[in-house]
Amino acid sequence: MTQTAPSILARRIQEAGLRLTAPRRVILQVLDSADDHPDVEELHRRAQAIEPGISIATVYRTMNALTEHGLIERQRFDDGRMRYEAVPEEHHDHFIDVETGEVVEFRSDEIERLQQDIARAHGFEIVSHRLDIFVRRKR
Amino acid sequence: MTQTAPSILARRIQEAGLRLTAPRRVILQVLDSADDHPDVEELHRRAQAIEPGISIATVYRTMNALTEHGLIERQRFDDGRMRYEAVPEEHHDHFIDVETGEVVEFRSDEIERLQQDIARAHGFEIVSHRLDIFVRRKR
DNA sequence: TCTTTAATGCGACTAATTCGCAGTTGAAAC
DNA sequence: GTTTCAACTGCGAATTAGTCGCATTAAAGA
Repeated sequence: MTQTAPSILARRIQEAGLRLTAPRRVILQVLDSADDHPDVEELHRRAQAIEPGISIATVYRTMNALTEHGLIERQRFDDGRMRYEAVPEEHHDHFIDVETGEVVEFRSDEIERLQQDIARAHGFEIVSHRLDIFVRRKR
Repeated sequence: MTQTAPSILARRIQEAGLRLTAPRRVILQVLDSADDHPDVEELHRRAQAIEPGISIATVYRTMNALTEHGLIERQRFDDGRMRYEAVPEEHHDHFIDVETGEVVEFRSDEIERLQQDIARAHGFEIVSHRLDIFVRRKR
């Protein structure tokens, strides 16, 4: 039987006390090989391509479980759909190309620091934040 | 007849070639006196309080028209609902109190400038951006 | 192998928003 | 002031993204 290379997430899902089922194995494989920010419909499409019969409800439930256990990160971009990405080593923000929809990650320690300063000045402590910069490629 | 003070938006809506109808007059009045970030349901509730019978579909359509003509600004917060605010004189970002849901506006020229620098370094030009900082009040 | 209970697929449901349509009404033209 | 007509309205039905209940299946520990 052609056994696919075990997903990096596979062990983490079991460590989290979740069951490693057949549909999940497929979804994890999809997530592992994704380097973009797919929405549920796209994940479902990719999972179906590997193994037809996987229900979209299962994709939703699996993504919720992964999110709740901190194994994946969920974002809602302005189109209103939930999108997912691997939990980043380090926090980052996003450039979103308004023409192509492409998402590029970046990080600025200086911006992070400024946010801390401003929040402190307002008497707040930061829980999290999110910066999306909508851009167009210069030419 | 008790005629309310004409909305600031009322003239702008006509300049934009849109009709100033009775339901719109009410909605504009609500918008003028709002200093928060209401969603459509809330706008509808407030409009109903002034003039019952206004349909929520009309609120949706009016807000879309206003947004398309740049008379109001629309944002989708993480709960998935659309929220609205007057077009700001100057761009600002948001603190969102995770405990109360309160939204506080702020602005940092330094952050704005840094964003420009980083975008330029990536070969992008900025179309717009959005920064939400989720906070908790320090005590 | 047995048992327990989480996970699955299905279809029905919900919430936010849009749309089709027939009737109404601003406001420009008479 | 009246006429005209497309823009606007209210209604309810449709759409979209996501959730849920339920009967069934299947991980995985004993």
